[in-house]
Amino acid sequence: MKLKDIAELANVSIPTVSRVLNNKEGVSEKNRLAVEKILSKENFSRKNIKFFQNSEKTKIALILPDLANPFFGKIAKVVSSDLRNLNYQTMIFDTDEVYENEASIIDSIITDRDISGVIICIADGKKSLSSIEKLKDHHLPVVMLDRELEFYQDGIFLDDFKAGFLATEALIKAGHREIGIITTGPLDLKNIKNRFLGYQHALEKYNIIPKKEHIFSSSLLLNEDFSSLKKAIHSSKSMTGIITTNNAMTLAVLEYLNEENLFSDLSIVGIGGFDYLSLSQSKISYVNWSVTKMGSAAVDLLIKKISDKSSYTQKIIFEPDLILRGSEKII
Amino acid sequence: MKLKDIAELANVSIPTVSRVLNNKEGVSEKNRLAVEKILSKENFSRKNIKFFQNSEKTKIALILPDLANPFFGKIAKVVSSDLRNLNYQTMIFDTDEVYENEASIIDSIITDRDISGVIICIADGKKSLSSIEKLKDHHLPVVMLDRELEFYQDGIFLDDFKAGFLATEALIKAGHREIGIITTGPLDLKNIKNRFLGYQHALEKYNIIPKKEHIFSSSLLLNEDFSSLKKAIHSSKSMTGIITTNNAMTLAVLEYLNEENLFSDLSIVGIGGFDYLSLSQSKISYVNWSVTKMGSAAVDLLIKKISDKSSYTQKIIFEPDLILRGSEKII
DNA sequence: CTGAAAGCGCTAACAC
DNA sequence: GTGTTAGCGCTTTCAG
Repeated sequence: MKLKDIAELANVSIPTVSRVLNNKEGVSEKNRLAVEKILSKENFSRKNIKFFQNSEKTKIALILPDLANPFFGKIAKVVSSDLRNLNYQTMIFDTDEVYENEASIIDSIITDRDISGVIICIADGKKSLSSIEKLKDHHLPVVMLDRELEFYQDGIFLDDFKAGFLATEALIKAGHREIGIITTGPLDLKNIKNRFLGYQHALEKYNIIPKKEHIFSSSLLLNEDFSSLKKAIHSSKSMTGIITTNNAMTLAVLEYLNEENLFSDLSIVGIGGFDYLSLSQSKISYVNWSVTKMGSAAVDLLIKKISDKSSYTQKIIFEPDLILRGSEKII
Repeated sequence: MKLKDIAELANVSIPTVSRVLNNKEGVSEKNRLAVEKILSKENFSRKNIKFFQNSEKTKIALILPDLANPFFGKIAKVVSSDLRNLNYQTMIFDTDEVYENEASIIDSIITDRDISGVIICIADGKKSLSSIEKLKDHHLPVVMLDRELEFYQDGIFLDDFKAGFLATEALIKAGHREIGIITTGPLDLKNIKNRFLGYQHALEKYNIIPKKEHIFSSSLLLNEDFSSLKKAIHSSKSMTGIITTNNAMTLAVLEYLNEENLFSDLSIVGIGGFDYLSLSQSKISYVNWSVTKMGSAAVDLLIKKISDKSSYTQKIIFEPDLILRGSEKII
């Protein structure tokens, strides 16, 4: 599909199509709609340029916040592999959890325009809305993965509230009453926020009064300096159990317990399992879900959006499971 | 730099430059050399196309074999971050340790031609030579990282022989004489091969006769099924120590020891540390090196090659360190 | 083997 | 707002 074809189908001139594609001013609403109607049915890509047609494979961008975290590494793996089987090529980008980096990546995806679709795990629960909007403005199919926006969820997510609830309830059922939680400070990410709300709901349900001093804040990033978090936990002796809301935090707390040999003093239930948990002496319980299934679901949804570009949104929620391994018992 | 400029500098016509750039037939050796001489001094990129100039950032491809492995995840992270600071953008590709995937990625990098340089950790110690050659044929600066080819090493590597030697010597010095090693089967990758040679050299130096039944083979990939490896180790009771030649293997053996509660029966010295080792009850010793420094060095070298395209090769070798943590003692 | 000339798809300038 | 026209950088064709 080239500008000429689209122009003919929409009964407008080539420059008008160009203007719509580039979100430029000076197109009547009627013509803009006519062109967009064609665009939603047909696939347009810069591959039409003669000397680009050699490129056999359609490209998909996968935007992730932290490839050092094996959670995202696994996603990169399964998405690449699934797309490869469908004869697409995956380009992966790392935003380092910084919205500005994400914005710059998206700008270049748009201007270069040899990418036909985007799967994104957003860096910021608020600002990233404009990332998504920009992609949609430029007629690129987008699927969100794992992290959602307050007012826009089109993609594959986890039932984070349930995850927080299950983790907390597990500790309560084991007899704990003094239960802490580690979150990120500002709770900008809706999934961390929802895990926290699940925690609060569990406490409420079992008539436990939440304590401010049991709420800790930490980075989402692996390989950060967790010493202040460790110090904070150390000085809060009343807790008998703690919920960690992502795997970097789980790792930090496990390390702390290992260093100080405090495994019998504090029970952890993590949100998000990871392979390396099997190395730990303490068989901690955790709330788990299938990262690979989520990745595959994201690929399926994106392909559907690419082949049938009629605009619709779809929110698919995965349910987490509690993996009980016994260490959450009060000793 | 556009075709016109290059043509003027080389005293040829524009189509001739086009032919050289696309490795087409029908150019005299004299003209081809003249054009390539200019190309080696100047930077040519498809960004010259008017409607591509919006794209602010130069793009670099980073080709890695297994993003599920945090070793490569960390590399992806540091390379992205360093390049970002230099105002480049990093596109990451996962080959899944399969040469054919690598070849297809490289084909598209070449035909799309909006990428100005490549950092690659090759998938195959033999076949990947043609990957590198293809990139060089198309005038793309390439830096190899971590894995080398038999007859071509231009990039950043580890002294793998020393790594294998140090690991083995550590066990010998602790009193072990029955020392096994896990490698990949065919030893196609030179660095795994060199680690193995370091192992052999250490045995030889200390007058230990190597035993065939102490050599195990395994996958390099994390998240593989390691059950047959575990079974093989299980049935080889004479060993008191074992060398694991990458972190996936270390993880597999640690898991095995954890599952069977055999920590006191087998000492491990791993090649390649990873963060999650801190979770393990057994404080295993390992041979380590700075992944982040290697990544940064690769970026530095690539940038040098991009800005000064006179062709030269450079091999930078990082030295590994032995991290002794005491568990390699015979009990 | 070479380069002039024609052609590609796209964007930008400019009448209307 | 619109479509004509000119222009971009690149590739392909085609004489010589």
